[in-house]
Amino acid sequence: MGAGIAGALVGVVVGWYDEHARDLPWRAHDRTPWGVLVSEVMLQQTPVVRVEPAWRAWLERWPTPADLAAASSADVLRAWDRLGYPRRALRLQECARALVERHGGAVPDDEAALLALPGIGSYTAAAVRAFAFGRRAVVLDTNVRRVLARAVDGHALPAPSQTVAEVARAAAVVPPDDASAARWAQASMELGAVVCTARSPRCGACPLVSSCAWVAAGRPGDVHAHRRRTQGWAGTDRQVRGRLMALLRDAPAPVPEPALDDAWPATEQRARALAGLLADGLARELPSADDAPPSYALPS
DNA sequence: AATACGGGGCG
DNA sequence: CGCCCAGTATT
Repeated sequence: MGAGIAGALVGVVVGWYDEHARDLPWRAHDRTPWGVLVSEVMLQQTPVVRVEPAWRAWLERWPTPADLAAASSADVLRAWDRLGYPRRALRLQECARALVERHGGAVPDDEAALLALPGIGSYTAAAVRAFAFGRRAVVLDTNVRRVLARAVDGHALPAPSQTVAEVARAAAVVPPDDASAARWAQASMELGAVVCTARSPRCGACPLVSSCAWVAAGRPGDVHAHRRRTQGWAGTDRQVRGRLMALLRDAPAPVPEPALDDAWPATEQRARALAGLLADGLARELPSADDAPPSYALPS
């Protein structure tokens, strides 16, 4: 793919974005880098529609890293509610504390400094750089991966796992200057999120339809379909952990062990899930009187 | 390179 | 009921 092709791709997608961008609160003019960072962590595997109200409440309650750093973990986990993967909430608070300790309570715009923060991986570090600071970054999420897989490679979906070569190819598409790179990041993600979707892409509304390699090939099926695995849910340890977490979240006081026992019938699996929560710092065991069963609560 | 890790909603 | 969602940390 030559620079000309990449340039045309970027121009078309950015032009489309200028007309069709969703009005999301973390894109508002008065957004802060902290607000952007919070949105990105919440959006790690949680859809926009569920993040939006949680993000508003979160930023109203903890408008700065220092505010979140000073909160109790129990409050943080309750505010996280059912966004899923509650370890993210704990890491976000650890991140806030690291920002206070290492960066004077501010979000850094340096790639290495961002990557060193808890819960911030390569995607989120790049997203914060681009969206909060307007800096050049290779923002490669599931949406951008899919857009490039289709438009450039002619594949229905990207490979199950991201490869070094794929990152290099994505980097080659990113314009050299900060402002254009940041706009491409925003625009390519948006296109994947609202038009070039995984399930039923709206090719009729896509600005790339006339140049898309996948459309040109007749929209062939997913070549990786045979080796994609489905992460189970019903009856898994993760469902049990979720049950126990919901109990602890919603309880006004420490929950006695017998109450947890009622949450899941399989003793061994329940014990394994509880041990996992304790190990992850999502729950704590309270001291109890002799001969009394222990109680459990969210961490303080 | 694989796995664990929530929870909900849609086709 | 399988699949997908602005991924990260660990093995």
